[in-house]
Amino acid sequence: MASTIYERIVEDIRQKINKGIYAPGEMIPSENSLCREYGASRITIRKSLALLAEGGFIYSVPGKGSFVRKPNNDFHILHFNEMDIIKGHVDKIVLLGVKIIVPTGELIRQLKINKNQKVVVIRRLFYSKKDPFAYDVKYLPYDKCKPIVEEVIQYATFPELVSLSTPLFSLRKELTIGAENAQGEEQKALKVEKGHSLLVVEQKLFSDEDKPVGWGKIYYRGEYCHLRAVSSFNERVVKA
Amino acid sequence: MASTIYERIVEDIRQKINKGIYAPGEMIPSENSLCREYGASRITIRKSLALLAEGGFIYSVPGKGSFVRKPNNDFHILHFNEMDIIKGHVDKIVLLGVKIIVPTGELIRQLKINKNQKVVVIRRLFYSKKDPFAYDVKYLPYDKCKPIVEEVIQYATFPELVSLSTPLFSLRKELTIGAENAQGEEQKALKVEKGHSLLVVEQKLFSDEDKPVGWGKIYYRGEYCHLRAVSSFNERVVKA
DNA sequence: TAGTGGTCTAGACCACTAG
DNA sequence: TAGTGGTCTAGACCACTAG
Repeated sequence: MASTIYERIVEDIRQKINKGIYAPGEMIPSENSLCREYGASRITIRKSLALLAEGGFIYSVPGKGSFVRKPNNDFHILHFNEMDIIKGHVDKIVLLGVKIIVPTGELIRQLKINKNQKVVVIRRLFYSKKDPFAYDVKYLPYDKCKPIVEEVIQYATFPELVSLSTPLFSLRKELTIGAENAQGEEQKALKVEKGHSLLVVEQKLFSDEDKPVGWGKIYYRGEYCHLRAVSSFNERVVKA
Repeated sequence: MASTIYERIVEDIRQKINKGIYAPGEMIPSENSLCREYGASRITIRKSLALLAEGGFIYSVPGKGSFVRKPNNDFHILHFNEMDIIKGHVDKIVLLGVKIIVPTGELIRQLKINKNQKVVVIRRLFYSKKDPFAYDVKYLPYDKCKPIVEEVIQYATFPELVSLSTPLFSLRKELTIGAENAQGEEQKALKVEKGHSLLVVEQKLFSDEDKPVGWGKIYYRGEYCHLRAVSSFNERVVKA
């Protein structure tokens, strides 16, 4: 049972939306009407409406009113972290190598750097028992002032690696998830036959000013790894 | 430039967090201190803090104070919709068939039904130009009262299919994303060689009471389809 | 006991909408 | 012009925390 006035109001309106009493696209009563209906102050009503808006149930249009949002079940929360995904069955991480290289065309494009900007390449292999099951390659613009400490690199997530130059709070990340048949360096590293199905997660990190600060791919043996996501609809209101 | 008082306060505190003036785990000044510091009322300060909390920057502990959250770059927003993903290059959807079957063991487990509960199976094939590139199978508990209209089924998303029995607002969805080598019915339907890498998205839908109301898998030819996700950190505050 | 965040009220002014 | 949501204020009481 909700213990506050605004929680009771949220629950009541949420149920009216669910039952279709307030239908998608339609206007719900004005704040002043709701004040009278629930015998609450406008601030309390507004607190309830703010929660409903956060939960994706309604939206407000100044000068007009609050409207029921059309349900959108497309949004999902994906919890991804190259260390976590394998939690429970990662036994060993091997740092295959750290190199400083002249950027390839692909790297110049991805990291938006010029030819003279050297790049750090980090290659790692994740093991479950004795089998390698994930091969990870990351590229970072090389900065002479930033020391490369192998012990740190070995166990770091991508955001942690770039955090030396960019505060974690302002980091933006883009993931691209796909499936590929194993070939080239990843096939050799993972010791799978050619064509083995791999789940590939490409990560691209941006600084506060939207400058790329890291790019990389991680290749998981398909049978070892799945990503899980849950629809985010009304997530927040349910929590409240 | 922020036009309201609370937006200016949010921006100021956000920068202090970014610069490390307010460090992760540490307490920020109390609401009353902030009232004095910014010359604003407590409600305005609280509005700012609420936005910062929504954005994941801080959290509050009653009786103690507000604290800077440790950065978490693991959360991502994934926009998934079996129709949208292929937007731009889907030319045809073929409804391969709609059948009513006695549930297999797997279906009994997934949908938490008993042996006597029949199940509707829907199979579709998505084409780009002349090539099939996605094979979709969905299972729904069969309900005699709900008519099966083929024209509706052909173009519906999974939530739309179950919306006949469950309001869309209360729907919860779980996705499991993986990579598999093509085999069996999906290999035949997609007309790819055996072992071809497929991106597989499993969808499971739950009603308000957490009862499974749909289960299915969609198999994408790896070279045709990628899922994109972006880190959700401070998404909301940036918008504001 | 002093201080903290959480809840709630009454009241004011604003820009905007729509008849 | 009447009504709407957005912003902001001053003030009150509460349960909880920590010395």
